[in-house]
Amino acid sequence: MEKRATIRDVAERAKVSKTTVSYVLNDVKKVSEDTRKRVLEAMAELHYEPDFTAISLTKRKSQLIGVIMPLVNESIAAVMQENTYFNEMISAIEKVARENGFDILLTGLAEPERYRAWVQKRHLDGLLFLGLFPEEIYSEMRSMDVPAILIDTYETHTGDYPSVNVDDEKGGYEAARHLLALGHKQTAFLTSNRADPVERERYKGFQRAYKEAAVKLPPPVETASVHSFESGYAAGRKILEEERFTAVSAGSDTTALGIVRAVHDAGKEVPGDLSVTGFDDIRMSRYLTPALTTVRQHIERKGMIAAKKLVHVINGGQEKAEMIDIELVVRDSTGPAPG
Amino acid sequence: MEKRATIRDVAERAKVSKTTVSYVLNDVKKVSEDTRKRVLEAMAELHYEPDFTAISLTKRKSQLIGVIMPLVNESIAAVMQENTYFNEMISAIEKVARENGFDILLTGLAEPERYRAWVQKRHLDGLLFLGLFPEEIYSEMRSMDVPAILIDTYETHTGDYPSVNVDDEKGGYEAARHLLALGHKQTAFLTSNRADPVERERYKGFQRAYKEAAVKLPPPVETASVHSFESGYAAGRKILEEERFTAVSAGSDTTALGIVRAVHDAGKEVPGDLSVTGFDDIRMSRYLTPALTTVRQHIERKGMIAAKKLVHVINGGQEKAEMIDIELVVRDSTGPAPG
DNA sequence: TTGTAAGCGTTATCAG
DNA sequence: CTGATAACGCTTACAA
Repeated sequence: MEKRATIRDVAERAKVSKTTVSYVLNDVKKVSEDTRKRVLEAMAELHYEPDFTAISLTKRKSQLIGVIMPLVNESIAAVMQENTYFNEMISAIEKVARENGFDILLTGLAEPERYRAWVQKRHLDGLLFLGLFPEEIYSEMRSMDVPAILIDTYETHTGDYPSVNVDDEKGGYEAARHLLALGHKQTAFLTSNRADPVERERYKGFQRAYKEAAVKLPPPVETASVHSFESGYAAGRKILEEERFTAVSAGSDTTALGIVRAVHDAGKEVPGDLSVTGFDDIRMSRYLTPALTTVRQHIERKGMIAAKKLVHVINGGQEKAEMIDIELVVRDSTGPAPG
Repeated sequence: MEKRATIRDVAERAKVSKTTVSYVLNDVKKVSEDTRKRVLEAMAELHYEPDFTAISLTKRKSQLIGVIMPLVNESIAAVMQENTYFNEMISAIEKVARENGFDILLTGLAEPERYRAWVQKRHLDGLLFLGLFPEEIYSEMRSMDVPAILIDTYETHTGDYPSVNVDDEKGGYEAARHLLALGHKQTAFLTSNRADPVERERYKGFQRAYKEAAVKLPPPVETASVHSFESGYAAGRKILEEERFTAVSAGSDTTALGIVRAVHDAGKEVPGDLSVTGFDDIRMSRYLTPALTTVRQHIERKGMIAAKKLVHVINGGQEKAEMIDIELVVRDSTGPAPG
């Protein structure tokens, strides 16, 4: 194994000092066109590649972006395996990162104090938070002066980091309007945590639509999680048992899938016996049978926008919050209310 | 922002030299129990965390594992978004990596020469290849002496790196036997690339089963990709048009999903008009309607085994290839041949 | 325009 | 058992 070339090798070959090489590397100061060319040649001949690790040590920059995911059972595996929303998000982030010379590091961290350690250990240049985390984490990060962009969070909770999210209130509103137009009055709104701002906004939209239509909205139905198939399945069974609802609005497409399955397992039909709306519009949703009526989040776009903002802030720019448009996508899992 | 503590701060506080601190940090040499305790205390008080970047520079170890993914259109996004197989894989890898103090770096690289640069730039400790890549990449990596484990590849192609894969031949065989038992003689075996060893093995198994049953197997049906929904959909249409087949065997669950959808869009039924088998058993497959009959790859287990092997090799161990068992999972997308 | 030398936080070599 | 001191590969005042 030929030893890899260092800046020193390049310098010797080009008969200049390491400093000069560094200058042309960083496009800094004025290097005579002549030496510059010599250096460039030497670099090419030696297949020289700068060592990020060394650069990281001096510049305190790593070209590394940390992506922080929600954690289930000490691992990000559960959430990544269940809900492809996160995968679509991550792949979009990775794309923008790569285009800008960054690599991404995935993690889900349990204790807040580990965040500081992680950022320091790796000299992380910036952070992308997927979802809402305990407030102390944001203030920790602030105190370290590390840039961050928050995805799917409302700013009131975030210690002032810019957020990229979606108009959840509108999403809830549109879903409800659609269901109302189909004649559904007894609609179950699934919720796992009424304190979560995302869920709350969606519910607000839901209420607004029902109010406008002067229809009384039944109380929300509690569920363990809005991200898992299992909790959707359980909620589906519960809803069928109550024999009261003609429609249900889920917090994610994954949950909606669970509901659909529960309906089938009970020998009933979607949308014949129960209309179902999802949320997210993950890739899969258009492929299913019945294809899911859902609220499209533009996941990929959201991820790309957030990543671009982060890169911009890392490079010294300013960014502010952005809310991405959202829209209802009507497909086959919703139909007219029976009767 | 309080400046972070370095090894020097710890040394001063404990009234020892940096060297000594380093010793206790690395559990090396014999440090008197007394000083050791003092150092530990100082570390705790200062919330000291060793700087991976600096360590990486001296030790040429980064605690970083590179995960190399197949690339579509210069980006890993396409494959991550379409086929959740990769996500389940990655999350399993991430879990093992974290447990062993490693972070993972995702990439898909276009030109082989970039691999060397990437490994060097980041001082990567090891590599995990997902799928088959051009041979020159493996020899490049060999020449750099970087440990690697290959997933879903057969060793003949890999320049001797240990591989972790699945008994594809058996998978094809089991799927074919199941279909034969249901009376399907006209079965379409979908293939995108007859040179790919994975596809070839599966087809071999398929042939074996048909031979044993003394049934003539129709020639395979070509498709653009065995990983995308779209190509499954297209293949589904083609197969229906031919009006010859009563069953089809897809190369992934994602493709199978596309086929199912094509059947529905044609006003027909699965499995009534066409039986469909998938491959992989991704999470989603058990949730669908009809739930997919498929060959289970134990994706998570495969990922964990590969990651563990890699960690072992990185730590100086030896590893050899391993083939993981595979099994047919019969669900609702297959049924008796009509007539 | 180019070079010298110190420094980033850590480990490794070699003395004491 | 402990400590100087020189690396690791690169950047950055400061000189020349």
